[in-house]
Amino acid sequence: MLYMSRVDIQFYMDKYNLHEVLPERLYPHLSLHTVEKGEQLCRQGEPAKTLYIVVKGKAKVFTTSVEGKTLVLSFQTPIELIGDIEYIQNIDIINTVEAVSSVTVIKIPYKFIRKHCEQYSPFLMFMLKVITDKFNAKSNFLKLNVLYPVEVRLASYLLSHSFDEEHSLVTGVHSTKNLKDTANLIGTSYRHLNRVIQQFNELGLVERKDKWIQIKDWEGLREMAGSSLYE
Amino acid sequence: MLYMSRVDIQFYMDKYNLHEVLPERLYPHLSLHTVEKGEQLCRQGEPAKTLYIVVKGKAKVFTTSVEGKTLVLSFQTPIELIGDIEYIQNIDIINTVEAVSSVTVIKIPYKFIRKHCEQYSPFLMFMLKVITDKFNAKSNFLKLNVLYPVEVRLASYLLSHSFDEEHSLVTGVHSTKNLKDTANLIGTSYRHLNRVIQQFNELGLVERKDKWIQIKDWEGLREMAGSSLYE
DNA sequence: TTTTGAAAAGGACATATGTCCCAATAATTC
DNA sequence: GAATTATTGGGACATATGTCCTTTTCAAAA
Repeated sequence: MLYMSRVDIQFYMDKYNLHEVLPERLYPHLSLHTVEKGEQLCRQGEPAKTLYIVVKGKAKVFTTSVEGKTLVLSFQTPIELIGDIEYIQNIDIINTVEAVSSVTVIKIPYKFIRKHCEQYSPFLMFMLKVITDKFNAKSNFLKLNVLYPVEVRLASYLLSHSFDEEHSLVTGVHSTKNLKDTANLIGTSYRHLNRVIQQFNELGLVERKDKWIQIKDWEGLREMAGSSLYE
Repeated sequence: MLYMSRVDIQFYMDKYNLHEVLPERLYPHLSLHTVEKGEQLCRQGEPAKTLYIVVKGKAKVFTTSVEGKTLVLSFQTPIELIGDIEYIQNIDIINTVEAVSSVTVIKIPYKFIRKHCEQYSPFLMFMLKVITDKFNAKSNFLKLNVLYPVEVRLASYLLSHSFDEEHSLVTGVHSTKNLKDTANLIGTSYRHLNRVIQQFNELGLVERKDKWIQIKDWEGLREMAGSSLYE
């Protein structure tokens, strides 16, 4: 985890209006860090000591069962919190968070939050908003995963992730680079995911090209996903 | 929904220390209501206008897919909130909540919360605690449902629900009265649930008696559930 | 270019789970 | 009590999904 210049904190605080939610007394205790792709920000089971605010990049949140199975719960992008639930509940870290791209975070040790924020409504409202947002996402996710077959989940996933993530452009192309993550996110096996992709191919919904999945029939996918969408 | 005497509000506020989290200015706008078994407190999709604090009884939270499938998300007992997420996010009601037994709630219209609570840290902290608690429960629930087969889910469910709910005594007996709810909670079909119960029977883990499932082998069930437990 | 090894895709089969329907039982009405 | 209707459990079969392992592809090293 690389330490970064103090002036950059200002940049991100401006960008995301964090001045409105963090009390000034907290400023001296903020620090900005970058973790490289593949590095972990925190690990399931370890004691929690710090709140992170994700201000740049993309991180993968996942949990591992004792048997070694992995479930990807979400991808985090700005502005999201890591360690918020643990802070409120006073518990060990629930999920492992790993940088998918290079990720920049503002780091705030719990002890300063305890001291400066527990009486500060704007901060508490901010937490409430971010957490209820997560809650909602998790609700949808749960509903989708339990109530619908892999086909629907995959269609839904493709629709919400098939755009150029750097530029937020809809391109209808989805990298197969991390197909295993995808499998773990929609809660199925890599093998089965492949099977369903093949099915979609035969139905003319998508086409496999080199390292990419090209969407051929948006309408068809939307129909298959029904009203259920990730995110 | 039956309106109840004002003096009773005091009783529940004392019982659950609500004086510590609700500002006094809010007191005139609280009211106490009881809904009978089977009645619904709110319905998925309708506009949200009120926060409820469950102070007595048991309510079932569930969602219904467009195809008509039902997923039971949780059972709520005191002290829990209904309409909290909707309040913060400003959205329509997400899930339907139905009284399983007679349920008593304190009702607070959103407009008064907006007026009297958004600046009041104890209330916000209270919300945060209740919501993160729910969040955690949902996390476990999701993990369990996606990562483990029905056997494990059922074992886990039996372990956490097989006690005399009125008196919190472990009796090792579980009513089959609402086996359909159980199926919807652990995310499987009624048919398959029956099949697995039969399996458990053959393994000597449980025994079916009249309207009840009698647990025969706690240790065996615990082994089957592994480290995964509902709640 | 050939060789070698890892990663990705797919075949074959086993298992878990869902759907549909019928039989048995219990609850209700007449 | 008999007749009727709901509720419950289970059989038969279809489908979805997982596991294991082989084949293929691709890329790095020689």
